[in-house]
Amino acid sequence: MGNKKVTIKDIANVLGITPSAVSKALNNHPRISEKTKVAVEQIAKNLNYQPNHLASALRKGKSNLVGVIVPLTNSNFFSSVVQNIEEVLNKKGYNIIITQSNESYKKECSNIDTLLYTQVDGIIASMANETTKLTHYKKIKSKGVPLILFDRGENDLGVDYIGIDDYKSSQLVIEHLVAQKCKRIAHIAGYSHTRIYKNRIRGYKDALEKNALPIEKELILETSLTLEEGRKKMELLLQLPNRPDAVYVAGDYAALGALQVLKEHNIKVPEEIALVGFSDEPFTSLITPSISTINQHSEQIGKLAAETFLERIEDPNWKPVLNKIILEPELVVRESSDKLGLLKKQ
Amino acid sequence: MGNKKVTIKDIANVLGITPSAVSKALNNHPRISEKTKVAVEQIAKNLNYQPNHLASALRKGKSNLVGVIVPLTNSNFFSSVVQNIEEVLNKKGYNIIITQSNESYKKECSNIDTLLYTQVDGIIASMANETTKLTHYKKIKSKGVPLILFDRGENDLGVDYIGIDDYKSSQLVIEHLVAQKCKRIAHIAGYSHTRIYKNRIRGYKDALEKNALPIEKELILETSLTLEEGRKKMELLLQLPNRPDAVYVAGDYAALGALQVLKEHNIKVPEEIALVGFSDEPFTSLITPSISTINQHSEQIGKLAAETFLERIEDPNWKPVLNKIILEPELVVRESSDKLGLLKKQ
DNA sequence: CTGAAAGCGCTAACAA
DNA sequence: TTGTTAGCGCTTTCAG
Repeated sequence: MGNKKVTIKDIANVLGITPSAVSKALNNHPRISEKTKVAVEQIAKNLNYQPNHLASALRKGKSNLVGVIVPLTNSNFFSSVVQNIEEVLNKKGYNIIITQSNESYKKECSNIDTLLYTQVDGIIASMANETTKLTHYKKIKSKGVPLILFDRGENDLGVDYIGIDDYKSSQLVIEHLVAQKCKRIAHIAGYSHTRIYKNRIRGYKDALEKNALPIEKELILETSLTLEEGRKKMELLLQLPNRPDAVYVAGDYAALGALQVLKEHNIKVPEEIALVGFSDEPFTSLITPSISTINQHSEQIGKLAAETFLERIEDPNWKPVLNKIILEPELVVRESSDKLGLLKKQ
Repeated sequence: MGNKKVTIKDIANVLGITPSAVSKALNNHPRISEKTKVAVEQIAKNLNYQPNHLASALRKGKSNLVGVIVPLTNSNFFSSVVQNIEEVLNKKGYNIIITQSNESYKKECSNIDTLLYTQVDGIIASMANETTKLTHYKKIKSKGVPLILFDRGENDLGVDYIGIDDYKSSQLVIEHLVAQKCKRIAHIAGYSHTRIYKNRIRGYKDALEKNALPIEKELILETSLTLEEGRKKMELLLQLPNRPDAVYVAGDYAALGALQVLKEHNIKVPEEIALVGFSDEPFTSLITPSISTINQHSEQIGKLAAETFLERIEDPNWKPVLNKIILEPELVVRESSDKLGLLKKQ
């Protein structure tokens, strides 16, 4: 109780050996006798020794800490990615520092500064909505710290990236809605400066064309995809003289906002207007009507991001290079777009 | 590009001064000339100098890192607490390391080990559901590291605690349900080994007594309060020969599960059975019917936890001592318990 | 106002 | 198999 910090020096003194021998024993160095290893561990336990990570990290030039930057933590997608990153990295002796940008560019910059300052061995990140400049990310790269981007992170930085095929996701959604006899499909989109949202818009447009449906500018609305923004954009769509009969929303929270507005206007979903979201947040299956959406394989993304980091850090002469891992999206059909009532018939 | 790490030594060499002068200049030491301060900052910028946190932390014996342990991150309550902790601490130059226990006792132990190993200056935590033994928390205390508990953390450790008045919360709920003419009120509760849930159960029982309603064992069901558990317990309640006319659930996710079951059984909420949850998760206001619940003031809790930590760390001869900050709960009445239709009349 | 020197706790050469 | 020595990068007395 209350004794000062116990160091390897203290253990060494007790046993009459040197600190370096103790260090080796604790690190299970091969060229140290089994006898002293046992003895050292015994004393360490007795003295309630706790290694000082700071000192060893400083000495080794390696902190065994990995920084994770997410725009938000209270979304199931990001929380699940983080959980899977942690699981993989913990097994390899790494710990993670989670930071959130709150979708703010400024916060993202300061997060990166903090992480570099803390000497993390790598950074796994998904970009804030606000982010358009990439100088702060280039800083990571120029320091030789491995950078792995996921989901909102596809760009020309020339680093590892893991995400799903957003273009194809949109194709799946539109094909599905067309099969449900929808003719006028609106898109509440993310900001097109973010690559993934641009891809979703491209996929949406191309799929419309392929199905001989017209592309109308008034039906494509870019937003930050919050619940509130979903509400606003849906209100706008309802004010159109020629209303859409389906809305594809590039995020589940915004889709929820849109659904609320539809309900308030007593518009039947999916009969009058069908709705599809994006991300497969748990609530999409819990509300009435349940919302059709795209499953982004968050577990996979988390695991792959962590594994990619491990590959990079374990390769002594690794250099950053563009490397995309693109996963297949999965359309989850629920009530909000089941115009033909196929679900009920099952 | 590609140059090795820049240290204060490099800056010193450029300017022909010593590292110690550079260190002082960078730390805005009073006894250093304005001229050299400016010069040092200039060179530091030119060389793209990044201080090494590990080294300074090791030297100062202070990491300026605070560990945060939460059971889960994908709940709005915890995510909001964390966000507010971060906001307050960032302003004072601290950064936080978030870890999640996933409600697991084992994970919580390893989280604590990691944080102590990382030499955090303090730990702010809410306990896992599984946790009954407290030896791992005592370890923190015995190391002299400030420990601040919140929400699920009330106990006899003799440290700081911040939470709401759970006993009173239950009283508010029961008084409200009684006012709605409910006569048989069930309680889907948390495990009573956790103090906050025990308090909610006590409040529930006492309020029933006060209103001359019988306390029936078959109406009190302890669970882990997940959505799935909420479903199961609601099914059990519905199988009773004498069904309750109201259910008070000690967590919003479990309340949502209960609501789903009620809907599936075509039971009208609140007419046949009224429902009240706990935590004011955002989805409670988004679904139909919206769920009445208790607001726990997550922002306040986060801020107070951070501020308490700061007080402790800034006091050189502080010793851990029991100190509870208890906030007033707030009942949020929504459709799920508005039997008398008072909301609509407004 | 600045320099010299020691050391935070640990590890990794190299010696022995 | 163990000890010696030096040093990771920074801060902090104490001298000058």
